[in-house]
Amino acid sequence: MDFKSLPSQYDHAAAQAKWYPEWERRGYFHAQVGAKDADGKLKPPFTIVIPPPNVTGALHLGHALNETLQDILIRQKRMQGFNTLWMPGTDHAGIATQAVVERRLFEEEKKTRHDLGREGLIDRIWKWKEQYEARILGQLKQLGCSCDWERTQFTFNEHNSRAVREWFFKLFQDGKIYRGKRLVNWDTFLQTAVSDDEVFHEATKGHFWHFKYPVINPMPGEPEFVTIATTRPETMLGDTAVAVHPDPAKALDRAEVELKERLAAAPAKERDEIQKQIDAIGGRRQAVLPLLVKLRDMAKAGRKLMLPLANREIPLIADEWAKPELGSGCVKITPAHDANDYEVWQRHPEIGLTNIMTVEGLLNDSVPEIYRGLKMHTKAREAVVADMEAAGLYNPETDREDREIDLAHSDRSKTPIEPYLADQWFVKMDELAQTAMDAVRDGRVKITPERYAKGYLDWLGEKRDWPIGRQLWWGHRIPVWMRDCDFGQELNVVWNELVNDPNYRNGSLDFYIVRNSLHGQNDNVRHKNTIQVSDPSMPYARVYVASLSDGVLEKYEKDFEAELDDHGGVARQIPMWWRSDDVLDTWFSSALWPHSTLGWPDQTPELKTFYPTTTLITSRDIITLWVGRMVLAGLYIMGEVPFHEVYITPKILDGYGETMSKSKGNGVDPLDVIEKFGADALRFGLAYLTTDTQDVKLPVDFECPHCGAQFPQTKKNRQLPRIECEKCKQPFSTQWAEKLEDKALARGAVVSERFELGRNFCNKLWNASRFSLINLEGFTPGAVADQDLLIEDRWLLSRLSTVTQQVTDYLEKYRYADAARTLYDFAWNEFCSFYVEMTKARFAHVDESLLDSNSLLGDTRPRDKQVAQRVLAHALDTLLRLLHPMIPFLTEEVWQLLAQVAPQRGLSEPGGPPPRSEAQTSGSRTTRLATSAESICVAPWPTPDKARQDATIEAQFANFQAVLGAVREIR
RNA sequence: GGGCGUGUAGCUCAGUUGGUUAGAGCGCUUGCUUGACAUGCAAGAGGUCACAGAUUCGAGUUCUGUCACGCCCACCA
Repeated sequence: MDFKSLPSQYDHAAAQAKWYPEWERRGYFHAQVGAKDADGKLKPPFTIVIPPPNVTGALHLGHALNETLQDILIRQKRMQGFNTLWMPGTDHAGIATQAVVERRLFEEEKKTRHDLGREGLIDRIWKWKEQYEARILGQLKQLGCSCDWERTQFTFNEHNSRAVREWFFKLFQDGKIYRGKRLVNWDTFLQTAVSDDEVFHEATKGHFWHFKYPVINPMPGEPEFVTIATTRPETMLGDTAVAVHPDPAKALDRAEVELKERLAAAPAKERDEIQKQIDAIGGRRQAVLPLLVKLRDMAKAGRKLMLPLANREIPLIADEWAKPELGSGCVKITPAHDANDYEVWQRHPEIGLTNIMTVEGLLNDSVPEIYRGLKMHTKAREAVVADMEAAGLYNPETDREDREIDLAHSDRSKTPIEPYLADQWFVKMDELAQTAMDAVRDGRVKITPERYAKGYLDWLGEKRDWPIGRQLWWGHRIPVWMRDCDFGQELNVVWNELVNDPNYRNGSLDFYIVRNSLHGQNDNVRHKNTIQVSDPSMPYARVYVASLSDGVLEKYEKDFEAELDDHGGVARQIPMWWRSDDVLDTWFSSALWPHSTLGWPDQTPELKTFYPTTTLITSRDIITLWVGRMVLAGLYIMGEVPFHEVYITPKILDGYGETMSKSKGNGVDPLDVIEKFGADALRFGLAYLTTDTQDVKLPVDFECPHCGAQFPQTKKNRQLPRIECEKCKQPFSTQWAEKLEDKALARGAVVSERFELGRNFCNKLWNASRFSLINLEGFTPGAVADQDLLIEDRWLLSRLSTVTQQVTDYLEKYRYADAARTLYDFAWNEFCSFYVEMTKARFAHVDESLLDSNSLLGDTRPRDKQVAQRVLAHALDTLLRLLHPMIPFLTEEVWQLLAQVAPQRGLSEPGGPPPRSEAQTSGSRTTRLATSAESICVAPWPTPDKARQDATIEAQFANFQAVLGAVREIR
């Protein structure tokens, strides 16, 4: 081939189109169980499971960063001879996906999910999923990711559904799952509970209302009213008590002590504020304390208050939740609509609890008729405030303060959250969380950078039970059937016979039954042996059947009922089984990802070979939600951690320092970047900015496809499907284009200097390669004796060895930026600017007579072209291999070209034979030359050539630019 | 309120265990169509390393405090 005809610019599109399909076709990415190396030894496994991207939308640069870092590791390890498996897949992302599809449905067709019904909506979501999954996987391929596509997984496919079921069943069986009433964050728009993580707080203007509740039959000397304060007046209809501190004097003292401690430690600017609070406590001793003491005594005496508007008697109770230093010192207790009040109720169950809200967020039938159907935080609030005023228990002039309130909103629907008491499924976290904490503490799981371990441990340390039910349609439906029954007192009998009867177990424990009292606050799902009727006078119970497969219940239903009948305890009131409508939290399935993708619950060869996986590379915001849960699930199910190391990537922020997200619309589509700069440039640029601590701001510009003008992406334009160029005023389309008319427009690229760095570097490499190829004409393979090397050869080989060592070490420690920068500097400044320049003296292009007169050049006189060719081929070869994980396409393209002119290359190998080598005799000593692998993907990772490392030469040449300058001057 | 992180050139960022004159890329200025590369080459301007104090022969780097910004968690009757 005539290398001179190679274009002077690297054609990234051509290389990508050519090599990716070829790699796939040759099966380089497919991990075989039991793969062996050339010597017949079993290759050690190296496994990464991809953090499955949500099918809510396309990937943005944040993902691209994450995937690139994984691919760099995988490619390097593949070259190092590991049996590498990179497991790809996507996440169904329950609530997020459903919310996106529902929103779209409403925007485009003005329909809600109820118009479509469960089946209809799920059908729509599947279509959405197919579309975006394809797009995501396509993006990954464009990026060059060497995933094992034959194993592509989806958290909601048939296999994973089975795994989820198995996992649920196991937890259920072990008594780790229970059903309880809990206050949840209720999204009244989506009508589902959302987890704390799906809630964001927004400061809004609100008020602080002071209401008076009348004391019933006050005795002489007692107050006629108790004053309470609230930011949510409408909840008073659900009050079941008013609390006062059991020892207000002591509580005040303690508050004062705490404030004084804080004062001592506080920075100067906060001191005034704290001092004021301390002074206020002193004032309260005079003004409020006597009243609180009196109220406390009244509480102890069992006195009652009249709850206005509802006209219910509610008790005055003593509870530490009431803070004497705040407000009036008394607090209303609304157990069903406030988390703290709920806890008060748990300490004082006798006060009862009243849920006043419907799932739509309206007042329900437990409130007086005139309030029913009013929206909680709007109409109901107005009505309550107005009526309290009318009742003379509230004066808008004196009893209302303005106040900023951090109002909780649902991240998905952007509507205010209502705390709501609902039946929920929970996983008991105490022991599970502990195992996951231990694994990190004792180093079985190592988190890098280390500081992220703290958040992980703190979060798990709270051991808060995990609410796993979501009132959604898109997701793994909870495999539990329920029925309310009346067992009389024979429950134990029924129970034992049932579980011991092989008919119901179908040879294995196919379904599992638990129950507990309908009347307890929690229906604890317990292990069979601990079941008991806690209150014999209340023999009703709800029976829960968890089943591994849908058919079981139907199959045995009749037998089961007959059996129950025989024991005298059949569901007389509600003779129906019903299945839980809830689906599981999406993290419940993601928690299984490392082993479910490898085949669990089946004991597959893959599971044996590749579990535990090696490394997890993910972003920091899911350390707790995902990483922690994978660890505990892995330990629980597999008895072993799911991965040994976790690397937390930096975050890519936009020009404003905000994280990229779909909802903000500031995500950059990697395909835009790839199209313009190439995947190699994108990958290198991303690796280059992956430093240990620092998040990275990436201001991006739009580039007009018509006139080439660039102007910044802003908050205003970043979500538009079409944009008008600021210069030529012509419109172009963006990644958000969906309408045909928009899509028809030319697509405006998104550009950033970061990618220019990568692109320029690639081009530099391409041209250095071009130079090498051109000058390797007439190359003959062969060993090079040390004495034949010129000083610059020795210097380059030394540097090459040093750089090889450094890059290998850096990648081992996830120091991608250091690896990238080392290679960048070496390739550009040392290889290109210096060594390549120096070899010109030995190739034919330079007038030798000029060089002869140059004393500085010394040994570098153009006397040995052959040695130069061999060193050059070897150095380029090594450099390509070092760069391949970051720059896969270009390196492959050059590798193949290099093989044409120098199929066998390498100097002698003092360090022993590399893989895929062959013996060759040269002179008196036997040396080995490396033969190039058929693809750089499977070429061996370079090893440092310690024998050729020479610190003295490197130091001498550290100032090589001065030398180069001198050479030029002489010429 | 608790925790973590970050302030270095116009912009985006490096700067290991303290040690010559604080670096890179982009941008800017000046000059180069020489045979790998104008996506390049050469030269140049540009920094009170957020601020204050301490330790030290010596501080961008260590310590204390202050200010600013970002993120996470908790809470706010």
